[in-house]
Amino acid sequence: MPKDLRRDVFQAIADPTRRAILSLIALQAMTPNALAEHFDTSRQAVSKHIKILTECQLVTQKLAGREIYYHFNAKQMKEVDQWLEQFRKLWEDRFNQLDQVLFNLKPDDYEN
Amino acid sequence: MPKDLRRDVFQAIADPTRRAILSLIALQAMTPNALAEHFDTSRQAVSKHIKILTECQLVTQKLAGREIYYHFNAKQMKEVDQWLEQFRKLWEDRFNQLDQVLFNLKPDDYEN
DNA sequence: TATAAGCGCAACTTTACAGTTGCACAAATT
DNA sequence: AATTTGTGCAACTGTAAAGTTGCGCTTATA
Repeated sequence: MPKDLRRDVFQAIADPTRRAILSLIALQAMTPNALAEHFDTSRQAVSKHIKILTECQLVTQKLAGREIYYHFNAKQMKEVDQWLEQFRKLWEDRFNQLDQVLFNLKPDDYEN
Repeated sequence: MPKDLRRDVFQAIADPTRRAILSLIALQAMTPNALAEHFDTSRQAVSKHIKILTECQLVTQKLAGREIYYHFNAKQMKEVDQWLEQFRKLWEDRFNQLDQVLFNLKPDDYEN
């Protein structure tokens, strides 16, 4: 139960549509209409996703006449990267652990 | 609107309690009761989180008598790491872009 | 100036989900 | 054998969230 509004990066990237939006605008800034064409949802639905992405500053806006171009802000993604840091050693060490298991099973192989 | 059950890693780590659970059991495997003592929620609530984490294989179980030890499986976290890959260049290039902006503002500084 | 295009916002619906309480069951403990 | 302990599961509640439709505002275009 979210006691307060969870507008953090982790919640933002939880939705697959939002992840796709980020991948798209990371390549090129786009308007909501252009974005909506890539999905099977309405423009308003895309705008809602954009709003959530904007609230955690993963996306910034740039007005051009009556069009609004949404830009990707990679900086905020660092938070996820930093959180992953504590686990990197673990999935890297998996090979070492496997190595150790193999050594315990038949250490002779390691003498060849 | 989730049309199907979204039991992927991204949805799993969206919840702050689940992220904390993962950080805890990454250091040491724990039972649900032991985990619940770290949070302001019931054991059953923790079990629900564990269930979600188990469904996307971020957590594995190991029975020891009537106790169940939950282990962290770092391998599944690679999916997040790989998704981040497409953005790493962008936040690294930010310094280059900033450099370009500064150059456009006052290129004289670059001649000193 | 009238009209079309591009947006955001508000209201509403449906579903997922985080939490609770209660209960049943198996394994230790007495 | 009775009791305590550790756990999962089911039922229920409240809230967030994803989607829709309709509307109004602003900016181009005819």
